[in-house]
Amino acid sequence: MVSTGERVRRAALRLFYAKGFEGTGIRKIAEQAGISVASLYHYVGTKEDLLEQIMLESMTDLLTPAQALAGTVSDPGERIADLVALHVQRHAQHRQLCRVGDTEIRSLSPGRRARVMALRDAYQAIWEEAIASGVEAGEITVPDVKLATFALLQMCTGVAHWYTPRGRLSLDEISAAFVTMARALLSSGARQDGSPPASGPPLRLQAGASAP
Amino acid sequence: MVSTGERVRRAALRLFYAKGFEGTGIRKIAEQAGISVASLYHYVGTKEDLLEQIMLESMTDLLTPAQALAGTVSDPGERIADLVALHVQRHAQHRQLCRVGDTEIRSLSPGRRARVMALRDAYQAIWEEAIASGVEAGEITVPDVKLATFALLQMCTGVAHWYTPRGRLSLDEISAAFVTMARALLSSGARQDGSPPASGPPLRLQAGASAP
Amino acid sequence: MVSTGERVRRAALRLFYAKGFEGTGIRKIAEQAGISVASLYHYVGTKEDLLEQIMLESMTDLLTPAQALAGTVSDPGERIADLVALHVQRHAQHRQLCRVGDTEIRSLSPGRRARVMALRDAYQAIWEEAIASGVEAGEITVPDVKLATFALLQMCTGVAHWYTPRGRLSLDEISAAFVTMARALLSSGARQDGSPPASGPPLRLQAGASAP
Amino acid sequence: MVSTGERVRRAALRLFYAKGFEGTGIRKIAEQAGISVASLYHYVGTKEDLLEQIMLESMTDLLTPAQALAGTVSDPGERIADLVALHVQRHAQHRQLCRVGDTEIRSLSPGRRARVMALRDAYQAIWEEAIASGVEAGEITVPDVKLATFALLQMCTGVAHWYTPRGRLSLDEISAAFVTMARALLSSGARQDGSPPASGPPLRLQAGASAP
DNA sequence: CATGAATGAGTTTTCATTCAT
DNA sequence: AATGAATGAAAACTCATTCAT
Repeated sequence: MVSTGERVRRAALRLFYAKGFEGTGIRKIAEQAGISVASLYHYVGTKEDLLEQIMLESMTDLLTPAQALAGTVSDPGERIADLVALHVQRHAQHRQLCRVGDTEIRSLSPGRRARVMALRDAYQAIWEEAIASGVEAGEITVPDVKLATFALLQMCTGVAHWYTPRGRLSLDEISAAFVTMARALLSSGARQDGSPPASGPPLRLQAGASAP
Repeated sequence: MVSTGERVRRAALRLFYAKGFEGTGIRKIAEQAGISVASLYHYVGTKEDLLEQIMLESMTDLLTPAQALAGTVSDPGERIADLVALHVQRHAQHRQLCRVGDTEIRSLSPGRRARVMALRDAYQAIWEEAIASGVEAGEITVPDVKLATFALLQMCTGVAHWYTPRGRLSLDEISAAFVTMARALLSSGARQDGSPPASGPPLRLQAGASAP
Repeated sequence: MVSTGERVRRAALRLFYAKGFEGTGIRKIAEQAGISVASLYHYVGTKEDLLEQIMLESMTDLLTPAQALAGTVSDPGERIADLVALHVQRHAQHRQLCRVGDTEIRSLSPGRRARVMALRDAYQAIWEEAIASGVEAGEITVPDVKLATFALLQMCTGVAHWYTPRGRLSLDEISAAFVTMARALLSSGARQDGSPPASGPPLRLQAGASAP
Repeated sequence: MVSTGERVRRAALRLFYAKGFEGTGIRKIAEQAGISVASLYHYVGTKEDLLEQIMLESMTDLLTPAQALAGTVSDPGERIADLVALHVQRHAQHRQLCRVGDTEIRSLSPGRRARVMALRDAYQAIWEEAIASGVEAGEITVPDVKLATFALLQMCTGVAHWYTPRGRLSLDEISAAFVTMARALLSSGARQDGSPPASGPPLRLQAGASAP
């Protein structure tokens, strides 16, 4: 059914997820794809090509629906709720792809890394903009827009760490719960010292480490 | 001033943080510690020993103050707020140690992994218990105790990804903001379907993947 | 003419014979086989695999004709004489294989060692049975069956230590001489204290040290 | 009780016996002697010094009583019987020393090897001379003096491979049995082709491989 | 006497990749 | 399309030995 190239991609994803990019050898990939090592190079360039392709897919599959959503749902509160649901559901249903996407950026060489980070930043910007709009509209109150963005993203990303389809709660329940928690968080009020919620210059992040 | 052994440990930590355990060679560690590869083995057993030692320290340095705190602060809401502040501050001030501790478990062999996970589980249990107590006391309302624990932990862990001492906000500001957001999240109310907040059997997690 | 794999095997045998297994590096093996070290691993699993393969061949090439012989020659005296001739000739003509087979067992890990020792024990059993039968038939008289077996085997094994095709005596002469000496030894009479030749429980040998 | 130096020597002997010279590390020797690696070098020069010392002792302890014996027992048959008893008893009671002495010559560098081989050759010469004298006196008949010497030596050397003090037979019984078998072998008669027993030029042995 | 510290050269094995067939 | 053969470079780790203290 599945093409050989696709079998290779899946084997690589499975292994990158389980052992990490550096911890995975191409021999193991070839073995799990059921072909010889030499044949593997018919379908893929280098090991890093494989990773980049996976990373790009990971980011795109998140960014595209997020963009669609951002262009459709006008109410900021609704928009961020939908983003949470989307993020949670993808991270639950595509654990491997999402975690590799979140984790293995450091293994990419600068050029490729930049390409992937551009997508990630675009994705993050959608979240941040939604929150910022909500704050402007008075619908959302948080101590700091950027901080809330990071907190929310990270919190939802965690789902990929522990979700299993056979758990106590259904994915719909989990998703709903995260939306509820996110909504509460986004009504946490301004900074306790009374200063207005910031939307100013970003936190200066360490290189290559924008919150996944 | 610093002992050679300590220099080795620090070099290893720095590199594991930057490149990951699998991506780090002992040659680089030795080089950064300013000794020969052979000398390195005078201070360290194996590369994995080095990792385990770091991981145990990472977990212990979090667990010990958390336990102290749990034994001291009786009010659940206060307790979880203090846990949040502790977690955020450590993850900001010991980025490297914390991120390696959160990330590299998969590189440990089963026996060592078990030892580290025991500490991690104990730490998580403290959080969960605080939240569960708050729910019982009516002080906290969340859709699900376990879910809230994971969400909160993950959200605070993220700080290690982006914090830098030269950022726009001071660590105290960040810490306070996270406490605020956490408090809001913990008042998010019960599940939307009206069912009581669960404290029942845990989510069945995938093996070795309890939320960091 | 010879396949690369075979060249590797021969180089290994030559070196194990000359320097011992522990004294031989894979670099030297690769060098003598005319390939790179990495290529060597295309043909061989580990260095120990190479040794085991050689050891098994060594034992099999002795055991198989011995079994054939045991099933054919019914007269015990004749049978043991044929065994002596076989043993001497193989140890002369395949010095390297035989000596490595006799010497390097200790370098095998337990599992592999057991496999090789099973063959060796089977071979020894053929000798012992031949002698025991001869004693029963009154054709052979020795102080002790087991002792005579060990003595005879060891005496013939020694040929591999000194035989050279350019020596004073031809292999046929040597072989005949050993048969003569063996026959004499097997008529040495019972124990001097008059007790009957033993065929009872074996000498308790030290572990892993049955006479080669 | 035992001096440190002696403890080192014994540890080395035990390990050389069990794993061979090449298979033994000085760290293991130091460890088994209960001192540090650096301290070991206070008592011993190099690892090879240790081996040579052991080898020389091994040969001397055999050669000295053999020489005494050769100067005392005039009857060739008696002399060879006593040599057999001596060889068997030493190889049983000093298994480790004897086997290392027989096995590890190849690990010595040329100069040291020559020194050890000189002793070994002297020892062998005593055997050969005893047999040759017996042949001249008509007391002994063998197909070939040299061959008989090698066969006899090798047969007795084997005792070190399997002897254990807790075996079925006492050392005295074993020794007596070997004397019996040796005597029989030494009456095996001349070569079957009727040619006179040789005492001529030696077999041309391969380098460094005179029968142990 | 004794040893912790140090190391250059060595060990076996695996790496990602290429290429002729 | 597929692969057996090949490899230089690197992996983690051990070696026997020296030396300042």
